Amino acid sequence: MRVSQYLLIRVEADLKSAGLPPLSWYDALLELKRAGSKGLRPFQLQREMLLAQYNLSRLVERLVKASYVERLPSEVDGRGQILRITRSGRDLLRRMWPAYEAAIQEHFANGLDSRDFRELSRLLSKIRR
Amino acid sequence: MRVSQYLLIRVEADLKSAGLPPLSWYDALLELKRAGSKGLRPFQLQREMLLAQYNLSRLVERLVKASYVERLPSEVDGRGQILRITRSGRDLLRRMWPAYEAAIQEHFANGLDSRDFRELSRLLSKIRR
DNA sequence: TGACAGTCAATGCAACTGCATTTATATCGG
DNA sequence: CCGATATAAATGCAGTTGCATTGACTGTCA
Repeated sequence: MRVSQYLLIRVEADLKSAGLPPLSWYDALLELKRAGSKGLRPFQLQREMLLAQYNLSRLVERLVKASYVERLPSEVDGRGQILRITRSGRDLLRRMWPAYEAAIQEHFANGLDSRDFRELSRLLSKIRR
Repeated sequence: MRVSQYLLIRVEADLKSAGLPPLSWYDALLELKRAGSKGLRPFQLQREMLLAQYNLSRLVERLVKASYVERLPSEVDGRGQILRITRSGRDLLRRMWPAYEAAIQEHFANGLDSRDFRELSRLLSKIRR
């Protein structure tokens, strides 16, 4: 827990000092980019991101307001909506990645070799089954 | 990051459903218990816990208000104070541990063997150098 | 000594999160 | 088809966190 907290603090600080939004924006936009033109329903995004329902709702609200994401009504479910990344959302991803990558390299990857990565990944995935 | 977030959510939920305070209270009290009768200065506790200064200040405020911690003026530094766990603070630690232990067992330890623990610990400590 | 820079801790305000509930729609059993 | 139950998403309110600043004191150095 301490290590992950440390990493999060470092990465968030690096993003902020580069004038970029928080990591959660990157996370959400990345999922939406991967979903492509079909977009994602909020509840799908929620499960990917391990966010509480109301937190996702508000994160989306901010992303929409900043016009990185657009909301479309769902054709198949009157309660629901479809979230789709916009052109400027994709642009934000591109602008954030260099800072994010550098932070990962500096704070996380530095000192681990590729065998370590595989082993760490294996162990962590044993925890969440 | 996802795994640690998942663990945190689970453990916090288990504590809450047992009617217990959040993990950060446990963490702080445990550090103070370890410090013994000499107590700790807030800035020392802050560094142990990786909390921002203002967050520690407010966490302590709550712990004092709930009388799990007492504040004493520092003899050697007029700006500072000494934090000491109270009897009921120690009691809270004892009451929280069974739920915390069970949560660790269920969500984290389950499925890892002792070789895994050593290896995971080795890898994580390589990250924070 | 006494200006000045540095450190310890608290705090006002804005943003975010947690909790409970609400609104709207869907699904299911009879 | 209807009522009951379930799911999707939003929201009011209280509590917490982030940010910037402040107040109080310490240590340094001319």
